[in-house]
Amino acid sequence: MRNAAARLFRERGYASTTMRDVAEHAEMQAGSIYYYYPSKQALLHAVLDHVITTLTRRTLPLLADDDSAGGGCRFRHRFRAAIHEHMLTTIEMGDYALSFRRLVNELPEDARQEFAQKRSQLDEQWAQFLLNAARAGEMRDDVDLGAVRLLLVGAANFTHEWFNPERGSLDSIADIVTAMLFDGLSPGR
Amino acid sequence: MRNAAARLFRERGYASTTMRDVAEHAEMQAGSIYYYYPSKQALLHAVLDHVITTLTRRTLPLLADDDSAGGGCRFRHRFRAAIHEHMLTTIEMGDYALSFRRLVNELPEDARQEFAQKRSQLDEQWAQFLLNAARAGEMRDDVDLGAVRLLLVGAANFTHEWFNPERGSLDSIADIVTAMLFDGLSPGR
DNA sequence: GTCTATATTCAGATAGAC
DNA sequence: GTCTATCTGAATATAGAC
Repeated sequence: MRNAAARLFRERGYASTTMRDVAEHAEMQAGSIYYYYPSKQALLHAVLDHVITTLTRRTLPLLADDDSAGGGCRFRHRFRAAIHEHMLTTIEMGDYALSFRRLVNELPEDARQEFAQKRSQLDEQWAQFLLNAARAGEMRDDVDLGAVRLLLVGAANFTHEWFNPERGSLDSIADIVTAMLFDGLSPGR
Repeated sequence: MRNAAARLFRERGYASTTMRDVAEHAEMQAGSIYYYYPSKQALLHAVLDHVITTLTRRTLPLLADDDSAGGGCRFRHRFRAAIHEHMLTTIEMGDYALSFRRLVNELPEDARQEFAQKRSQLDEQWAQFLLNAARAGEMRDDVDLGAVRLLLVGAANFTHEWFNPERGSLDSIADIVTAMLFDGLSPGR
């Protein structure tokens, strides 16, 4: 039922998705949904909560400091792994991820703030990661790392809208992002 | 009135913005809106059309081929100018840009396709630009340029959600994006 | 072109049987 | 837990005066 809601929210938006639509796709009657969710807003809330929670659970550990890796390219490898997981998660949860991006503002202020807070956990971990990379000398320290982070996460957040496994692997995209961050795409690098 | 709508659509989403809300912010009565727009959907359509049209009008010329520049860094400079204009436009039209990203799917299929077509004009120009850069030897030609384009546009499309002139200029962000594309951010480049 | 007042539609939510 | 039937409120949209 939550899956059906996520899909319809993504396809038709929030206003034009009715509880009857959701019920139909979940093979129920409209009234039955209210046994699980007290309102349409609560259903949306459940959809959005699911994706932000999953994304955080899967990505945080990869960003967290971990000395075991060692070696000169520690940050590069960790970056690649984390951004790959970030993209993979949003792609796998496509309906949820897109619903999140588009529909957070359909919820009242308190719910938005709740999600903003959950999201900031992840943001902070990314910020810390980049800061550590710069301190370790694996990244220039004369650039605004906040802007770098937001550009990277922005790019990654979009992938699920255009990624097509038939046109290229996710690995190759993670490679490109990593290359752009560290090396750039000029020839001979 | 259209400005008021864009702002409310961004702030509250589509479903929770009523025609009365829009009217109030436009200092009218709800009924009067229907003199200009036959429906709430038509009002949304006008908002979305405004931003995609403006963005195309402002960005396309900067991407278009132009031999007058000459010199070795032609593509680099043109890229920087175009991505700067793209970000500047979406920032200046923040309410509109965010409404577009979030609310396209609240419209029926035919309207979505209309916008998808307008958008693809711009996409194609970006694609052509990157292809020319690669052919001219200013960019590696062994990467998926389609993915590069989508990553870059994705990053740029997000800026208006977090850009804060008090924390750094848009010029510096355009510099970072340009540096990432061509040079990467490893030290000593 | 803008207003007031109102019609109409429709979707979210509820009650109560099973 | 799921159904049917229904209520109810709210918001889009309309009509007609000014």
